[in-house]
Amino acid sequence: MQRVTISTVARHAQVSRQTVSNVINSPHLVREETRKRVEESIAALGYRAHQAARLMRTGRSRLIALRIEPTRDGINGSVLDRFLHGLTEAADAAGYRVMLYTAADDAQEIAAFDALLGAYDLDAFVLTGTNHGDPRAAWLTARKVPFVTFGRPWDSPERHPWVDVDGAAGTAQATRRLLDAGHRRIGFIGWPAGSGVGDDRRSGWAATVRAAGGDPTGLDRMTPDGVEEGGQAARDLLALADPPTGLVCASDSLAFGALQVVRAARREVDVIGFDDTPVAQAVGLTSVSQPLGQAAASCVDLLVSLLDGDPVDQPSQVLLQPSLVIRQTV
Amino acid sequence: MQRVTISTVARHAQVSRQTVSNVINSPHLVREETRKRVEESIAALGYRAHQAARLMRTGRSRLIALRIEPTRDGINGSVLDRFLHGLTEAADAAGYRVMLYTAADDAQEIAAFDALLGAYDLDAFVLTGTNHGDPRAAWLTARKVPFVTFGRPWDSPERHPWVDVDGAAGTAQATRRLLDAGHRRIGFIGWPAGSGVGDDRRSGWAATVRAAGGDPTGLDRMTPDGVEEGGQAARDLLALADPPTGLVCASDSLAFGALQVVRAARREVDVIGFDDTPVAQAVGLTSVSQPLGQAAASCVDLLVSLLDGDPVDQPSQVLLQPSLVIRQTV
DNA sequence: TACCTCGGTTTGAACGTTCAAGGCAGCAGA
DNA sequence: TCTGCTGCCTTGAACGTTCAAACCGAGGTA
Repeated sequence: MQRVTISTVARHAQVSRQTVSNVINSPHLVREETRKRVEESIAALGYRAHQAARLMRTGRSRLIALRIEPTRDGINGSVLDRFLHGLTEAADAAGYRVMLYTAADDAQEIAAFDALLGAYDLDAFVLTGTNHGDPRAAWLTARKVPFVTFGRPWDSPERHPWVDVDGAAGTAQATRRLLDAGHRRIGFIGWPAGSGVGDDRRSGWAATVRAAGGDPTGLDRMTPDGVEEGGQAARDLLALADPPTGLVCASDSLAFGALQVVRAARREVDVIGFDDTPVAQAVGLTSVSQPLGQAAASCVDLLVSLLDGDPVDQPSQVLLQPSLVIRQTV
Repeated sequence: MQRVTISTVARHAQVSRQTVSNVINSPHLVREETRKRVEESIAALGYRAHQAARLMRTGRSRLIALRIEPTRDGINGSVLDRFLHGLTEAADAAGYRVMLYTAADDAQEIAAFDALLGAYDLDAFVLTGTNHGDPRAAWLTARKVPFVTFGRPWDSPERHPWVDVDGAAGTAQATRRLLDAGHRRIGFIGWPAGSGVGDDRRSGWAATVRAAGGDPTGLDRMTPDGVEEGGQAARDLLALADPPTGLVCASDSLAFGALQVVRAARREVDVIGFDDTPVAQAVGLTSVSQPLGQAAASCVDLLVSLLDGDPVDQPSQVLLQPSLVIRQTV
């Protein structure tokens, strides 16, 4: 079965190669009547443009790449996966394809950039999460390779397009929900200070407590992520003289740990998690849900405008609002 | 920054294009001394073969595609994701890249095949799960497009390479574990008959119970997947005159539902799940774990031998053994 | 001497597409 | 009538690679 090329179509429609190409890429250059004839031939023959050949001429591959993490913290890992799915769909719709790569650290990831650009002429990268003073962003910027990050560059002054979810707004919503349910003392279990995401989530809780006339001091705990850790922090808070009756957590892992402790102690404490993971769904934990599909779509939007659009030089940023998924815990 | 092409290298090493190409693809044709000189030039200039150009000549893209599901059952979804990660790593190591696509049903997936083959000249596909009389496998076979399925073709006589995990062996292991723990009446909660995977898992339990001199009759329940459903089935089994004291389940969703019912009823019943999902990890549920990394690696192995190897015509099959991850429930 | 073989190398063409340049009517303005 | 413009279309070249064929010198054989 021979490949149907642009020349096959050209012969069939009795025009030149270039006219067929124009029908596809710049239809306004072609007379209405000719255009129709060519379009019919394309449909009749089932012609599809060959991306590799197109790439050779134009230097554009219509391919974007995303790193897929080598290690997973089982409970929170699904967040990236949902994002990945959204990205594939949005890219599909915009005529792009998603290619995957792995890397164990930043240096390896930069090597992967190099390899992918060299071998496949990738159009753009999507980075998930940015570390402090991220070398990847710097490398890509230096080479003028388009990219978007999912996650704000918390401390670097690097200006590049990003998409993120407003974590503070999420914990604020969760806190308000607890306030509305009648709780007056609301605690927070989060990560050690210094991670942009973690600090952001803590700030939403603290601000909301204060806005309601309360005092958050002493009602939060800092611990690495994990079910055990969340449980320990909860035990600690429940042992206070005037313990909290509601808990907002920075992750579902922490929240799940806390929930188990609360239930085991038969205390009337409501717990809210973050990320709406499968675990939250399974145990009926109320949780803050990130609009990952939307986030992915926004990433694609930004990339497409970067790639296809006019060279607008100020980078664009998108901050999305999370929503609270109410389950049994509140 | 100009691209380093094979001609750049050729000039630098004072040889012709073709010699450089030979150094890369057929080193045995080149004199030792020349080879070294060219290799040094390649390293010095940081040359990387351009896949698109290579593809145009050879018709081989070194790209494999995998579908990423549009919908997820939250609790079991992570299985595919772990497979995906393993696939990307294994493909990377073999010099291939993984490209993603989405499709809502078989017809759409076939359209996606067509589009991907037309536009990017994909080398091969990896299909996850095969339905009864799968039209996708037939389509690919008819067009002689190489592919591997992760999951056996349960009823179709279609002969194609596949990789699968021995589900019956998994439930057999789980059942034996319960027997060893002293249980004599062991129940099973699984899916309605007719799904190859589900029937396979049930058979492992039934055979092991019989082998131990027991009688499985009446001790299993069939229900669609889900936490609620698993709980209902468990309640049902516990209400028997002579109820089981151990439960093997076809999925972690079912197992988790059953576990909650058991705990709420304060019964001494051990539960074992299937798939070792994040939920099982979080709640400490013993579960049968599929070697997904290995499965992915096997898929890549089969594809590579299909693509690069001699045309061996008997299709290869790989059946991997799962392992039991012991947690608190037994 | 003439011819063949063989290892090592080069040369031209081709893959399918788009860019850049040009051709050819038809029409308007001088 | 000539010139220039405009709309529509075609032609040649190029992207970076590999295939197929040719070349070239050294050595072996008749």
